[in-house]
Amino acid sequence: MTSKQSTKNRILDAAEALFADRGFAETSLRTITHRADVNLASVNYHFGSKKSLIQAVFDRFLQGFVKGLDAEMQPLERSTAAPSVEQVLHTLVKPLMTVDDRRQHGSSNFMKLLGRAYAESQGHMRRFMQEHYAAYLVRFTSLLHRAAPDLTNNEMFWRLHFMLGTVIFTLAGSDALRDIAASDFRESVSLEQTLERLLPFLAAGFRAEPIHSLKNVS
Amino acid sequence: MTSKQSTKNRILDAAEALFADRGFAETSLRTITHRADVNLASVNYHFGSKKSLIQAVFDRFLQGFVKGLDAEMQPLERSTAAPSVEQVLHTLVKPLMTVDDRRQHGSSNFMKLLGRAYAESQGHMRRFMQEHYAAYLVRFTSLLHRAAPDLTNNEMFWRLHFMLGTVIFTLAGSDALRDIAASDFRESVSLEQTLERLLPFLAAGFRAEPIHSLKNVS
DNA sequence: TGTACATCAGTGAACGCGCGTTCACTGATGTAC
DNA sequence: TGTACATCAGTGAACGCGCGTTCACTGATGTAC
Repeated sequence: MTSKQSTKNRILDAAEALFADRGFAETSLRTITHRADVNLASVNYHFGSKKSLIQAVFDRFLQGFVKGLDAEMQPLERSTAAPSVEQVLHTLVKPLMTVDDRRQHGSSNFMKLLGRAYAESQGHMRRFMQEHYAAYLVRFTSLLHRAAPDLTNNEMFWRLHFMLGTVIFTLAGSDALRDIAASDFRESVSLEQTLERLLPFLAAGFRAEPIHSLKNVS
Repeated sequence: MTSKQSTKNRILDAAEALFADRGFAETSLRTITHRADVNLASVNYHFGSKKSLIQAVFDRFLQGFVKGLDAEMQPLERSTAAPSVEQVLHTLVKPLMTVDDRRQHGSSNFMKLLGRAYAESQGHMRRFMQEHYAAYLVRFTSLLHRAAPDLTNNEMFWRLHFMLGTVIFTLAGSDALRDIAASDFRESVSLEQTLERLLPFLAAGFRAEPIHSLKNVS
């Protein structure tokens, strides 16, 4: 009974770390099963294929994250007062920290996986996310809309993706950046501090005056 | 004579597009040589190995880019007056547009390659860039320092990477984003317009007031 | 309570396949005398 | 001008290797009568 569950989870744990570290194609099932100390064939027994394993790793991550995000967004959604941009962005902090608490480099791995999924050529990972998690993006977007009602839909769309890029890229590389920062500035940096550095940057960028020539397009 | 040069360049052209599209490991030499319509063995004849081909693709891109960047930075460096943040960021625009002019999706491919190089596990691509192109980053950073002398070195470091992430992520995915924007908002978007949207976002983020609790660290 | 059968997690070895690389070779062009 | 040799770009076929997947199998646990 104990080993029943743990084989499946040991595979997921090993795959998660290795995928984030090296990428999907660069990580072989032999490497994963060796790291997890399970039989090679058990991946196909439990998950059916490497592709399905990738999706399972992803799903486990996202489910944990959006559960936290949901809890953070609800109070803002229920309130009649419009939230501030900072408040909306702050809904991401706790869920990311929770992901980080549950395992080493959790948020970094999570963002690396997101980045890789984004960069994927076939895009079947993107489609999977679209289908299963689009509702959360819609809720987050409409909160941002209430926080900054003057921004056009178009400008909103772009700035949302600018912010997404900044967060994914920074957190994905945050291990390396924190090491460099620690040695150059003798400053030890926690995930929370990195997020606290990010938020003012994002909020100010999000609120920036669009340049005039583009303001009236569309 | 004509075919001498063109075999090598046809390989570089095909590899560049395929690497950006699918990644390094996911692209086989058979795919590259088929696309380039050259013999499989000619990659190893001209470049020695797949690894060297990757580096050659990279080098060709970066050399073109930094040549343009150098030309843009020089006037700002020669002037005794401090440049504005916008002026410094604007040095990137023309070099990126030139890269884009020279081939289809040039800047997008360039950013995808940069992103992939960044995400690489072994980091030998990062080391290569560090060795050959660090001087340009130093010059760019010191221009930013003159534009925003009040920012601490530490804060500077982080915001530089925030901006880097936003640019790389946005331009790498810009093909997809532009398609969505075009269909959702009936707006056709050029690279120049995307960069004009990015710059105010970046400049405002870069200038944002850091939150107090982190201001005095280090 | 005892027996027969079904289900399930896991295993070890082998499968065919696509990969990067190598090698002996060709044929065109350039160079020396 | 003619011949011998060197250099060079490119070729076709084969190499061994690691890959994801498959398959027949084991042994433990659960279920039916």
